Amino acid sequence: MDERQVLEHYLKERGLKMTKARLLILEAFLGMESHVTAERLYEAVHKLDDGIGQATVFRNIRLFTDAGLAREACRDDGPRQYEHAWRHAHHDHLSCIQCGAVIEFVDGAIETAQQAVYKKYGYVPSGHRMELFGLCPDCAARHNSPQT
Amino acid sequence: MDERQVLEHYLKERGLKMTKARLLILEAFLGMESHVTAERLYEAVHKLDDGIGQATVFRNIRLFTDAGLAREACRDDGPRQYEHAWRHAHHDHLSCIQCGAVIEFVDGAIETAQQAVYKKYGYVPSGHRMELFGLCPDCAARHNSPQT
DNA sequence: ATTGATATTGATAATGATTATCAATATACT
DNA sequence: AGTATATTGATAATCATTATCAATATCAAT
Repeated sequence: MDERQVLEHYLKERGLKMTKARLLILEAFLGMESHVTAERLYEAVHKLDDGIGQATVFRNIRLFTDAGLAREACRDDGPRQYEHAWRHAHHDHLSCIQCGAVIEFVDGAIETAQQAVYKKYGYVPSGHRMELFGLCPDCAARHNSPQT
Repeated sequence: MDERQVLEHYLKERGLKMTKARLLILEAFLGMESHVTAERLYEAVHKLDDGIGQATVFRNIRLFTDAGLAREACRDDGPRQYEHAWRHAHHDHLSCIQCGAVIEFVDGAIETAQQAVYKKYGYVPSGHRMELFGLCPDCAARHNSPQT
């Protein structure tokens, strides 16, 4: 089942309709790297069809999120960011506070420890969000041996 | 060194000034529980002195953050939330997606595992943010045995 | 294919949170 | 006290997002 089929299934299930705009936005989204803002997605869509409005992009990326095709990425501030969610496993983020580089990782020990926390407090897990901040190797090197 | 002294030191260090409003906002902030929005802080301040404007509260809670007295709490959406940071150790959050209850916790295993991730990618740690989502015991019980 | 009920769209206004602007005032050195 | 300047309150501006609404597109049933 590919993304388009997932969407069609989701739409049919609740009496919603497939449209040209909707499909175009989906394809644009799938063609972009992860961590896309609605604004950047709009720009990409606009290049393919300049008749599509901004509100429609906002509406649909949100719909994709409900349909399980997109997921809101952790953001410190600024506009909401979306990443691909269909057949893209859960992962956490490691971001450089200097240059903004982002590494996606999955760590078994962390996942295990999180389950233990859930159990300790009697919570039923439904998801989590984690972002580590730091200096990437390049920025750290530049930081320790400045040109001065 | 109490919070007020920390602030005074921070201000002097950079040629800033202590003011009546600033001190009042600090005291109001310290008197409130953690996870305060600027709006709620403004309401509290307004009760003590209705001459203090909203912008001033926004400006100062931000200043407190820079001074190390406050810290932005993880928020999923909505207005920014602040928590006490002076002599309040780092912790992570476990939130109920149903009722919004928040548990603050520190887990050694998670902290250790995070250090390992930093090392693996050669990053220099500077901080992190983690929020676990789930159903709290009460909500989970209600969920599993509905009144129906 | 035509119809009809209704979901969707684009344009734009509205919202909510936060920041910028600016003249008047308060503060802290001397 | 005098003076330079940081701060303030009021308000306008901004940014991301959502709501409104009349016109249009979609889809299931004919």
